Amino acid sequence: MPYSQLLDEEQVELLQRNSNVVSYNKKDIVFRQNTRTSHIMLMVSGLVKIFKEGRNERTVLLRIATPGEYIGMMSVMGDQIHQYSASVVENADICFIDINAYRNVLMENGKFSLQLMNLISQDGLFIFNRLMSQTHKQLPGRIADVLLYFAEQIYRQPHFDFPLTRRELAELAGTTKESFIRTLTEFKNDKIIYLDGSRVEIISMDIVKTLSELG
Amino acid sequence: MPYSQLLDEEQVELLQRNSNVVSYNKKDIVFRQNTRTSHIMLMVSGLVKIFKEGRNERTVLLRIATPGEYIGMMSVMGDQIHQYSASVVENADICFIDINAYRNVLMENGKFSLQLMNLISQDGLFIFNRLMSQTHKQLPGRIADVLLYFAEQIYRQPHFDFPLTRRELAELAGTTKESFIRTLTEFKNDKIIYLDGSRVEIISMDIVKTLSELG
DNA sequence: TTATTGGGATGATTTATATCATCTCTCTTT
DNA sequence: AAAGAGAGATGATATAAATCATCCCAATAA
Repeated sequence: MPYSQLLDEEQVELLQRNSNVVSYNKKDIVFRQNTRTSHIMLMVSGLVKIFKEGRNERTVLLRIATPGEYIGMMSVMGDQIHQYSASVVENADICFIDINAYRNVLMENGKFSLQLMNLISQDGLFIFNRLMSQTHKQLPGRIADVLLYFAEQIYRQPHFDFPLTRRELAELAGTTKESFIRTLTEFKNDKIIYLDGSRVEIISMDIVKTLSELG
Repeated sequence: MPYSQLLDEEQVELLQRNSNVVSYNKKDIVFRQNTRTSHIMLMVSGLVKIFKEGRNERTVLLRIATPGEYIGMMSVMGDQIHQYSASVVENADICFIDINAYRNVLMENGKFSLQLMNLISQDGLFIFNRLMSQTHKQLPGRIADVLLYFAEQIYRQPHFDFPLTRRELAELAGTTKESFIRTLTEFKNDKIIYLDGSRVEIISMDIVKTLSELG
């Protein structure tokens, strides 16, 4: 269980005594927005999507959480109300840690505490940049961002299978299913990417990056 | 100097020895994005705008910092590179605190550390919500959000003077100067607000809130 | 004083993208 | 096997908001 290098044995043991791992299947909901936070959640395996559900039916996909990442941490440390929902994209094991045990460790281990603060900040800046992309780039730039997100952050290679439907990908890009499909097809026609169903191969990484930068 | 209730005398003294207050005039730049962070910055008085400058000349105004708030904290605790810029809207005094002294206090005071974590999280959630507003509401909703922001967060009363130009207000609403003016004029014509130059009085708070909620 | 610059305001025009409407195909479900 | 249901795809149309073009006015500079 990779908690942190900064914990001593006693602290690791304390957390372990107060943790348990839960297995989830694809499409399971892990938590819903507007519910109270109950535990610290740490991804052990699988993929989970973090999203905001709008009252007027518009949902926004914020990020895909991968193993080793916390989910819902900002809400746990913020106002204790989940600000977004999480559901499973690929069968996942999630480690639930008791909040009080965790807080006790934070209180007595300053370095661990600073590390977490760094993590929360990075997380905030990341979501911040994603939303900036959605707000202030136009479609090709946003689609390019989605491609780069999978290629660089999630799979760390230029070819991969989308783990999401076109609708979900559109939610990630801040657009509609139709517009997403259209733009992706253009990329395909322009030979920027190879595309077959959910299979993607980025042919010209340079162009994708340029599109992302130009917005 | 209101650091925190959670610090003991020694810690307050340590921070005081490592702080100094700097006065700024309107339009002064406090820090520029992409520069390295140097100090913890705490607003003592005045108003400062926090904004992201886009390479393609599109700037986004994220928030207005008021006395008692930290500025740039997420970047300091994140990757040590300012992710946005700050400039003065109304003459401001800002307390600069040495990062190392501050970190030392964080390390030895768990409660203070947790408090800051809470603050950073709240800050993240706030910016997150503001950007969500910009991305997924249409103009009237976004303009309503700007009105509510000043009325509720900044001035805490339904009548106030805009401290920003129309252009800046548009950047806060994620739109253009022209569209901002037009929509605000409509609000005026519809008797939702009273408007004269920078003077604003929200006549029907209910309608403004409804507009914000409907998006 | 007369230019010049920048903010505020409005109308006309353009455009990016959402919305609407189909159609096909593949899975489920019954 | 038939009938939905949902995903992907594509064309036609609508529309919100950006862009462009002025104009006025006040403040600042020459």
